[in-house]
Amino acid sequence: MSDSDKSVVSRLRKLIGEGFYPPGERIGEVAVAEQLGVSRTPVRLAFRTLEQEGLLQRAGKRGFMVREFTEADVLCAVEVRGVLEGLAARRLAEQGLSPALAEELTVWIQKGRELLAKGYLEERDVDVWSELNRRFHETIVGSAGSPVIGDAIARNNHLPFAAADSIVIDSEALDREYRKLQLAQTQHELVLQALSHGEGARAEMLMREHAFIGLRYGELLGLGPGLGQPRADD
Amino acid sequence: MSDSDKSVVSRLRKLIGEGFYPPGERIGEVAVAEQLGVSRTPVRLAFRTLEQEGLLQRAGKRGFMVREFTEADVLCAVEVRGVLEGLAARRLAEQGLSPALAEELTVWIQKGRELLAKGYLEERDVDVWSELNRRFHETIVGSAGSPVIGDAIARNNHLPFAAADSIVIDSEALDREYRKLQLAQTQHELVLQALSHGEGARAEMLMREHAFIGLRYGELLGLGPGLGQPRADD
DNA sequence: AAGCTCTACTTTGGATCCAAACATAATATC
DNA sequence: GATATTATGTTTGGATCCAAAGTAGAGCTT
Repeated sequence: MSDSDKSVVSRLRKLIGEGFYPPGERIGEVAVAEQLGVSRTPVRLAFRTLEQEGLLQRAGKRGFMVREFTEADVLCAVEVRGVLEGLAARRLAEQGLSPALAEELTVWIQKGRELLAKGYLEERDVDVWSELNRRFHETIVGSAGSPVIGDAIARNNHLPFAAADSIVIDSEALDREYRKLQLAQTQHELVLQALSHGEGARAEMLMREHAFIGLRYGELLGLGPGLGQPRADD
Repeated sequence: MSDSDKSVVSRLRKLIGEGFYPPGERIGEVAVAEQLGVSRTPVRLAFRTLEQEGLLQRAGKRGFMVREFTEADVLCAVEVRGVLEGLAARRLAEQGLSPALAEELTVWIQKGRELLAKGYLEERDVDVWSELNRRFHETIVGSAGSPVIGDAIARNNHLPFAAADSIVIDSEALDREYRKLQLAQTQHELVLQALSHGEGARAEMLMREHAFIGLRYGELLGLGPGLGQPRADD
């Protein structure tokens, strides 16, 4: 994929995510091409990719429309990630956690501990957490014995809000987010514990529950509605 | 997607599945275009679709290569389908099975009963089973409250052997396949039972186990190796 | 006036052309 | 003789052209 091709897909993803192209509305190739300053060719290619990612869908006989996502869809996407990461964790527990892998996971756990040790959250901590969280999840999914699970998760993550690193939602209320990250950290540690002991079912369930942290734990901690803002990165 | 565009994706899928383009080998646009008798444009579009489906992957900086699947990948893809269909079943059980839906599922169960009632299997029964099996699964997945799960399963099903309707593998040994379908039928009935009673966890686990029927039950029934032949349909 | 049909316009799909990037091979220089 | 640089060839990506299919609108007919 050339740089600009990748860029077209990425920019379109962003624009769609931001609601620039309204959900349910038809999206034309020429309009997008002019908007992005490229010819129709890379747009046509990008549309195929975005169709497979689930952000676009066929509009009748001709062309595409922006897919609309309900709150139920978002919840479902989070659950899908939960069961898939749960599957990865269970397989990992069943095949036995190698010392090297335990080491690797402990690194990210330790980084999490250090991050939270000072008792509060700073602005720049958000990125650090996002990174270590991503690596922790990636390590588990990537070690499940086949790239198939990771692929399924990657495709699912294209849906808005579904990705694991969309946890931190409000950098204005870092004190309240702190408690959420504490919970996430504890869950990470419990997962590692279960993995180390070969407790497949427990690891699976912990991982499943962990998926909900960006969604349902807000209510619990008084952080407002369950759905946050879209993550800034892409 | 135009007819011929769809046809290019479909034909390429078939050719890749049949091993015409060897796994791990680079696949060029011009070569495929000439092979299929079209210009490069539809091939380029198809490559993007197949990349997202996971059948092709980027080969370094330039072009694509046919992805190779190990036995572990196939097993994993089956497990992925299992957890996803399990998720759908659990959600369905938790939200309560509507009378209309129970009716719908009963139709396919009943058709399965009728198919197996005569005590043996005929050649033409294979298609009938394939159809009712597909409808049974589709109905459950499609009623899970969000198309997200179905999409994830659909994407997963593009991988060879992963689809639910790749159960019937040997139309030469119909007498042995009969026992397998009997088991599948029983599992269908148990799933419906669990769904009707709102037994979410049980429905989920039954559905998960059911996913293995095309893979692991062969050994059990003395049907030879766990992996069958690719399904003929597309 | 309503419905049907024909036409004109819009939009997408396929083919081709051109440019750019990567790879390979050959030649020149150290 | 080996290495580096250049030149050529191969392949992909982007733009444009043309054709086909769909849609909408207007005009004609009943």
